[in-house]
Amino acid sequence: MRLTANKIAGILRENGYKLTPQRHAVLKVIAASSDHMTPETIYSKTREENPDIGLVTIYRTLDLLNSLNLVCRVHAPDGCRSYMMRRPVGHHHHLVCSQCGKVVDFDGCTLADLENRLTKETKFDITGHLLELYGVCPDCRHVPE
Amino acid sequence: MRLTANKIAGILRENGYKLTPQRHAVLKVIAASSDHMTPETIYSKTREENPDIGLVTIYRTLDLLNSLNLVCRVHAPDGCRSYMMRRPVGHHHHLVCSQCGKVVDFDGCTLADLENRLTKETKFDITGHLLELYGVCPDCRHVPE
DNA sequence: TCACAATTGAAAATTGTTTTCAATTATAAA
DNA sequence: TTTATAATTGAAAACAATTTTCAATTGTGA
Repeated sequence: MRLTANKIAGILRENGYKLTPQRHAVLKVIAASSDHMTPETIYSKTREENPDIGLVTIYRTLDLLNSLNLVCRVHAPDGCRSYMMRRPVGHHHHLVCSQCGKVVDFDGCTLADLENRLTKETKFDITGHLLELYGVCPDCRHVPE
Repeated sequence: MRLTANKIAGILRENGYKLTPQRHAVLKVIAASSDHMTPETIYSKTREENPDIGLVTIYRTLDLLNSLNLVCRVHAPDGCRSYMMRRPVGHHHHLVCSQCGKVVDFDGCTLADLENRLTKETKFDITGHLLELYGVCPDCRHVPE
């Protein structure tokens, strides 16, 4: 089940934030894409329909949405600050195409065993992890040049 | 088995790079720490003994050591560009203490099954992954304030 | 309608990183 | 040894990404 821009609008309000036209515009852009996008990309896409929005607002909106767990931050090998819609509600990870940027979500990450083992071995209190898989998607593989 | 600064010096030479005093100083700093460090931290630590080294040289040296797989790049939740000595030679990951930055290496990451499954499901050609675990180390846990 | 708080955009400031370039250093050839 | 050549360096400038500041605007509840 996916979060639509409208549902997110409600969540925003529930948390005491206003759904301004700017935020709505940013949400629409993120929701419309299946790829992860940098703040700069989100900025220029949003400006296509809302030419008056400022880059600062993009940054502020992304921080807000991220703090509410409404968008995901994607760590790509080149840049650590790309965003996309959080699609599954729960814990999940991304498989990112290195060529076109397409992202496939997956869950069932098998780290629980690993974390248990390491907790025993290291006495660390393990609080989280960062896992991203990289590869080349079928579309990009079939068009070599 | 760990790579010492001296062994790395040899590897550098084998690959056609000179072991300059500056590079040696950077290596010493990285080898002496069990934590990951940002370029800025490495810079100031190196300057304690080599006050004339420039920040540019730090960046260049880090790029070089990284391209030779002599240091690891650590992706922490706050910053994506920290470096530490590559200790195990092979494939491995990091368990990073969120409070003091200490890093424990581990291998035996159980991603092969996951990757096989996803290869079948998504037809992606999976080429790599980014995995870092975060937690609080025993030392930091025992000293609450 | 009024007052207040949240939000915005522009500009400036800050931070992190890379490029440029002339000077220095090391290495190999004569 | 000298000499030529290539690699390396540091300073400064350039560049890019992000954050801060602040006055103006907007929306909301009294």
